[in-house]
Amino acid sequence: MTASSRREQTKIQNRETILAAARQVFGQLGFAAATVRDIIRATPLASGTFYNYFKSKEEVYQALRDEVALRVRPRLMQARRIATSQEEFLAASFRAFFQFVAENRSDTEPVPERFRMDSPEVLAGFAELREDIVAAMARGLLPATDAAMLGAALTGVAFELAEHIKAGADVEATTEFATRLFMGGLAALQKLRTA
Amino acid sequence: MTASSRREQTKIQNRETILAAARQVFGQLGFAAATVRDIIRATPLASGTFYNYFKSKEEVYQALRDEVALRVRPRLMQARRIATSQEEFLAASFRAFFQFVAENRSDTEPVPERFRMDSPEVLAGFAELREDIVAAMARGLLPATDAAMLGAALTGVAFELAEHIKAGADVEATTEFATRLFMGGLAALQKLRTA
Amino acid sequence: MTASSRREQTKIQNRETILAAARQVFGQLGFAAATVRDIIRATPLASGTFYNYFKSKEEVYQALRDEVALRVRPRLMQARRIATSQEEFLAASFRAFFQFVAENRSDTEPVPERFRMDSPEVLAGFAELREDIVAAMARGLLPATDAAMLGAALTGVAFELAEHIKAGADVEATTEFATRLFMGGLAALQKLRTA
Amino acid sequence: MTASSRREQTKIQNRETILAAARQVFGQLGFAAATVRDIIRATPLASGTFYNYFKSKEEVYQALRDEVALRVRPRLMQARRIATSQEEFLAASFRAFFQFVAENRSDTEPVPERFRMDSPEVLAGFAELREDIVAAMARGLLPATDAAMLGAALTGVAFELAEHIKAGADVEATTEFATRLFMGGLAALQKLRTA
DNA sequence: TATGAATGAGGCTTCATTCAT
DNA sequence: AATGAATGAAGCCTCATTCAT
Repeated sequence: MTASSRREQTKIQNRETILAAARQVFGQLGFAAATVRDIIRATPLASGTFYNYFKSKEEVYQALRDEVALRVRPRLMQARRIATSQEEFLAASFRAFFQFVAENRSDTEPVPERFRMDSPEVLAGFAELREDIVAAMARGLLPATDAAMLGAALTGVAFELAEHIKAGADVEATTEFATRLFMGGLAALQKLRTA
Repeated sequence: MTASSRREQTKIQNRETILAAARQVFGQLGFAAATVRDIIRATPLASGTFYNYFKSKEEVYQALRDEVALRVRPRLMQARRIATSQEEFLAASFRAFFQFVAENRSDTEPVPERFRMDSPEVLAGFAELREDIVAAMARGLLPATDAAMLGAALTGVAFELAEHIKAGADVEATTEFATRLFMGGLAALQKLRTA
Repeated sequence: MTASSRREQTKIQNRETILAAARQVFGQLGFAAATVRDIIRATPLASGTFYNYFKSKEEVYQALRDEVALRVRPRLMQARRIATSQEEFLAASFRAFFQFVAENRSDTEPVPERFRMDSPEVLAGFAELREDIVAAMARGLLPATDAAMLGAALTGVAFELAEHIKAGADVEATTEFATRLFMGGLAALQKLRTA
Repeated sequence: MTASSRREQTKIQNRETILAAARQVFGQLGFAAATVRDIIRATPLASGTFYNYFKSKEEVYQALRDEVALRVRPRLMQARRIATSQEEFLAASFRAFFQFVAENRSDTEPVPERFRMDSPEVLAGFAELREDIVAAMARGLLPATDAAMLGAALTGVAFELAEHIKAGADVEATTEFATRLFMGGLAALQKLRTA
């Protein structure tokens, strides 16, 4: 291992240290109340060091959201890609999301506020969902209905039930509920269209 | 008009002035970035006067949220109370909510973040919804299914579609979509239960 | 009782109300921490009313000190005037002072700081003491020694032992201790002079 | 001089700068009227820097008192320790104290209020005095009498005569007066005991 | 690159005081 | 004379950020 690569290791580690501290601090105080000082204090690093990695509280927050999105998106994409039926498409998506939330319960335990949905990565995740819905409609997996509204409805239900998961609800039962709801709902929306 | 009523008039007016300024400032900057100074500066009042009415940024923010909740809740309650069928229950609720959002579009135009859901008034609104769902289930208006999950699903869909309304979507079309989704969804959930 | 005299009654009462509140507030918080607001809040009166009676925190504080001095001074003067021997002069002075402190114990119970000694009334009280010492020396009641230093010593012992009285010490025992101390001390100082 | 010692030098210097400014400001305005801003303004430092050294006005004030106490206490202890007679014990103590006051006259020139006696360091100094009195009584240097009252009397006389020293009085003459007073006083108190 | 003290703008809030009622 | 809301100066303090080491 060369000197420079060891340095790069340290850099990556420091970045992770800061992100971990930020995760904890935002989780406990919420974005509004948290300060860069709080994050630094939850770290063995010096205040100046923070600015070698992030420009501001906003930037580290966004990095955190992006990181989350980057971890969920592949899972969701994978789940949707292997689906061969509407039920699989829905169930696999919800299950993947709820499982992720369950695994990361401790991160956000006190949850004083919702994650904001406006980071580029998160928005990309939603765009992805929309595209996949349109694609699924095209190949007959989902009935043809308003893709934007359907995306919103899926998102809303997923995030709201995620709160139940955070509070300890069972992943499978919640997945089944959501899947069943949309199975029936899509059937009804299809009839409307056809009629 | 008595002397005392003139004074009280001024007090009510000042409170409204501050609330209006807060509405504007929070709408433009979001809760995190907004400061009490920003609110005061958007007002002809002196800095100290703010503290005759509200103890902090948090308090005026909560007052704002409560005010919103107080305006929506009666409408939603009314909508649910007069419902004689499942479809009416759902359609009237969504319509009332979307209409309210449409009417107040300008309040929150730039929407940098969602309203937080943790004020007492808002929580009371959700408790109300839950109770009404249970009651509707009891009188056979809604099928017997998990009331907590159903409440969450309704809430999630309503808030997420509300973003569409804010962006200019049609109230009736959105209401119909949501209603249809839950009509079908509930039918499917009922079958599951019965099976 | 005429209307005007009733008014004057109220004025005197209000003044007393404010002074009583000030006594309590200064006793609990000390002069530095106490505010005019605190005094008003300990009163049924309105904030503006305070300014009909006193110009500032300083003024009401000084009024309080003067009031104390006005209550002690006659007692001390009386004690000194009737003294026919050195022992009587000392014992009566200390006893009068310690008794006053004991009677007003509750006023200043938490005593976070000493009373300042610079109000005109208090200074007048000390001037009086000095004069009486000089007079007593002249008529042979006290030995001829440095009157300024003797006054200071008497004052210091009196105020320091007053703390013991406030803490519950016995008036007679304390009086006897102080008297004996100065009886012996004056004898020694006299010898020095004479030698 | 290493890099770290240069920094530490600056820190020590800044602390001294602030303490010097505080000494001046408290001396001129008194504790109540002085503000942190006043202290900062009497300094070339920035407002925030103050808070790197002291948490509040109270803290810097206490640091000042402690500093004084820390300078006097060793002198007084030394004076009492080397005493082999009652007269030496008293004279050396008073002389040490009055000399210290004389040397630091300029610090407190305008003296708008007494030093408060409630800092841990000052209280420790009084506890020390009490212990030394008890010890001196045990080894027969001082007659057995009430140690608490005697401590109070010594303290009261010392502080009150210190005002004379501040005003320019002679250290030796004042020391002699006080010593003589207590020599005679203690003899009288002893007789009382024995009788 | 890491450090952490210094900076000073600007946050929140309280205060003494005024003044219309 | 009494009231109490309005005022805005000024207090205290924290903050993000810089920069010498």
